[in-house]
Amino acid sequence: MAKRSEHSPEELKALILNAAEIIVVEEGISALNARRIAREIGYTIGSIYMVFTNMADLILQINARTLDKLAENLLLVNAENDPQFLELWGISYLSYARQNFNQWSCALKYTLPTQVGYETQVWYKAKLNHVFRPVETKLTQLKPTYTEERIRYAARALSTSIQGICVLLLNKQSDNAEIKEIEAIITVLVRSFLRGWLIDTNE
Amino acid sequence: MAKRSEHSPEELKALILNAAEIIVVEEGISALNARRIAREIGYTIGSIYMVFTNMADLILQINARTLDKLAENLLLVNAENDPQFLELWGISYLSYARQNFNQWSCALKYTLPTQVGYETQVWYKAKLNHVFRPVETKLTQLKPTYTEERIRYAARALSTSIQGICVLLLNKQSDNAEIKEIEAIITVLVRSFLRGWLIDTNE
DNA sequence: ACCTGAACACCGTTCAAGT
DNA sequence: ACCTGAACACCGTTCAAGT
Repeated sequence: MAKRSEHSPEELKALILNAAEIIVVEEGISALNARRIAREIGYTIGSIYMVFTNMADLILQINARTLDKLAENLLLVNAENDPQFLELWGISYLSYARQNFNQWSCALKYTLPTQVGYETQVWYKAKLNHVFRPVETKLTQLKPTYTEERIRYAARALSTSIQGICVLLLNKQSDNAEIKEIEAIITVLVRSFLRGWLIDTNE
Repeated sequence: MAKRSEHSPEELKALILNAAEIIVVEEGISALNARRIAREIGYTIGSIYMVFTNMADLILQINARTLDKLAENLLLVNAENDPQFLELWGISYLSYARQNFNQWSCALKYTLPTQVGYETQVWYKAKLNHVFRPVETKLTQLKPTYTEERIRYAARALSTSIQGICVLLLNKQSDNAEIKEIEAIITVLVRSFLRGWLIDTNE
């Protein structure tokens, strides 16, 4: 057998990526494997390696999409002049993470420790920064007189903290009561942090 | 072959656990597998399943030890009356995580999503609480008039944030410059949070 | 009773062979 | 040129068989 050419390399890539994403969304990253993807798109296992260097590469590209969607979704927090914007942003992050748990946790747990090239590391970090951009923008708006470095550090502290709370406290089984607790924890964090950070100090 | 009985089940268990821990410490969780452990202790692969139900069980027990050591180490932050105690605690957490990176990251990334029984989940959470106990104690000392619930939420917010910052920003390749940055981020977080949290409000 | 190790059912990845 | 799928080198786990 062979010689099908029913799809261009780009189409094949998209076919694989879509099938893989559906598996991750519906059953989680642990259900994903090359043979399963091949079966689902009607190709054999070897064809995956025609368009991806390996499974890690494929997962990285799924995660890239996930980060893009996360960033896009968080831009919908339309309350830029609300004093509680950052609290709302944190709660929105949690909400998105919960509703897209399998995909979200895959993106956060499956690429940070992996051995990837420097180029892709930079590229991936840029996507993460995009997710956190609204936090930095808001802090700049709140304290335009602070130095750029000071803003950047505070933005990273706050963003990573919110994300960390979600990574460490949210899981697949979290029920509504647990979500309420995590929301309260995010609220306490953001509110106290901001109140303290907004006080000018000489240091 | 067979019938050696050179070691009691308890001794065998300890033998396996020690060998496994050394592999994780020196080469990381990805280098750990049943055949390797068996080879290293001079038993065959089947014997591991005499004293552990499976590899996930074995890893869970390594992680339990790791959390105990982490908690113990963080008790050494001997500055309970220092107003900067919580900043020091955060920096100490980072320092321990860095110096025991393979073991620490294994404990934080390899058990939260795993499917484990309810009993072990409770038991594991208790160990985590033990790690964070000094934070809660310090907050109680700072604001003895706050309700228990308010203290507990703030303690969880602060602890998880510090841990989250480490999980998301620390990696195996972090050099001294990066560590300095993460220290600065932890400091900003703790200092701002505390300053804001210590202001009494009516809510 | 304790321990073995072949066997099973999976993986990811490769590459000579087919059309 | 595109695609196949057997083959390889790994996994975790089991369990009949040995002493």
